[in-house]
Amino acid sequence: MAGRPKIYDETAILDKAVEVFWEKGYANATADDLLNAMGIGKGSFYFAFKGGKEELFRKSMERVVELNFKAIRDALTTCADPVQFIRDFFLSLTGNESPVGNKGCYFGNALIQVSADDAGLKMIAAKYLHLLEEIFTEAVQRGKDLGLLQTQEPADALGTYLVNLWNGINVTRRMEPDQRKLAELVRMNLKVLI
Amino acid sequence: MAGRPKIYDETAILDKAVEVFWEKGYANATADDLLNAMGIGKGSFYFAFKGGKEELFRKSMERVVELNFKAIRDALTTCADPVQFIRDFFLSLTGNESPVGNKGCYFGNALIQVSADDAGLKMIAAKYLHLLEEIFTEAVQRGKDLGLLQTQEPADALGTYLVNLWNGINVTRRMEPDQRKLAELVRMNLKVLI
DNA sequence: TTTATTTTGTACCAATTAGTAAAGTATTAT
DNA sequence: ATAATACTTTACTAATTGGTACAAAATAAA
Repeated sequence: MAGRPKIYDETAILDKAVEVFWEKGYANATADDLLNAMGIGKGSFYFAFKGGKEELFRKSMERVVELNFKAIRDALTTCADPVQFIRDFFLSLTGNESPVGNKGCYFGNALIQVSADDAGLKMIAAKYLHLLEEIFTEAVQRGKDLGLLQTQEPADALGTYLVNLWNGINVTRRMEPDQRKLAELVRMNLKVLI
Repeated sequence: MAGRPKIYDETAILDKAVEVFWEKGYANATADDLLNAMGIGKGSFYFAFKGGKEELFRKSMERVVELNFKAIRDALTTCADPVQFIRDFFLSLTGNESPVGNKGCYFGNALIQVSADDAGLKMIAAKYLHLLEEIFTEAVQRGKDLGLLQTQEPADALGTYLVNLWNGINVTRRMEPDQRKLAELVRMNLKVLI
């Protein structure tokens, strides 16, 4: 294992790239933007990410999954009331302290920002949104198993419902600054969880 | 009113621009893409649209409103059953014959694709989404007036609900190819219209 | 210390970008 | 006809794009 050591931390610069992509969008983020934020030179960058911007984005998506989805899934599978957790989660999206701010969903954004000839990236983004859907479905199923839900709707249909709500809110947030309206919107949607 | 006449039809080339923006997204649509599709030279383009790509997009949004929203609003204010119209409208989004295909909502896309320093465009896109919300609200109010709806939810809250459903579906469609799941999703959401 | 290996910095490049300049063309009004 | 106006064509530019080439540097193993 010889050779010159890296002078940067892989995950640290990935996190910086995530920030840039999330803030500016995939198409608008230039290589310069990314390199500046990451604080590494072109040589290092193209050495570490031979696939350039596309590979960087792919890895940044993995990072976002690892950083966000894993924690949510763990919380949902261990907490006492997964249904209330979901309610709180969606209500938190309507406030200033929203975990994603006004930047929307990393993967929903990708689906809409990535050009058609980068079909690979779109597929990956879709796959991760399906993972989120699955997480919701599991939580709902657990809620049913715990006797917290009486609804006759199947868990997976509710998972689809919730991921669609997630997708909607992340767009609607950008057109609707009135947080009370957003909260009311979420409350109305959460009536499916009975 | 002297001067050389235009060799093209203003609205015809706007329609072409709409096609390109819708297909490729605002950020990915280059001036060349647009000029080729519109079939005019750079000179003509920058003469007709002094503001360049940004002005073109602004006018293309107006065109989309005129071409789509006006018709929907008219239909909704004159048809016998506006509630059923809305149901059919949303269900139509889940099929192959969807009016927007997989290209999503022109304005929702804009909110996510336009870079932060084009704040003006984002505001306009948001404004038009609010117009759509208003159209839904009016339809719901009319449904109530006609005795077609018994729900206690206020019309404007339902308008917000429907525009959020619209926003969600247009993202979810891109991650979910299964049209039955989409249709089931819409059906579940339309239960608010009782 | 030498050598092999891995990483970095710098300089460069070809292509593409949005946009401009200006000369020329087609029309209407006088 | 001629002048004024409105539009088009072409050629150009300056900046930025993503990406490459390669020599230099930093380390581990021999």
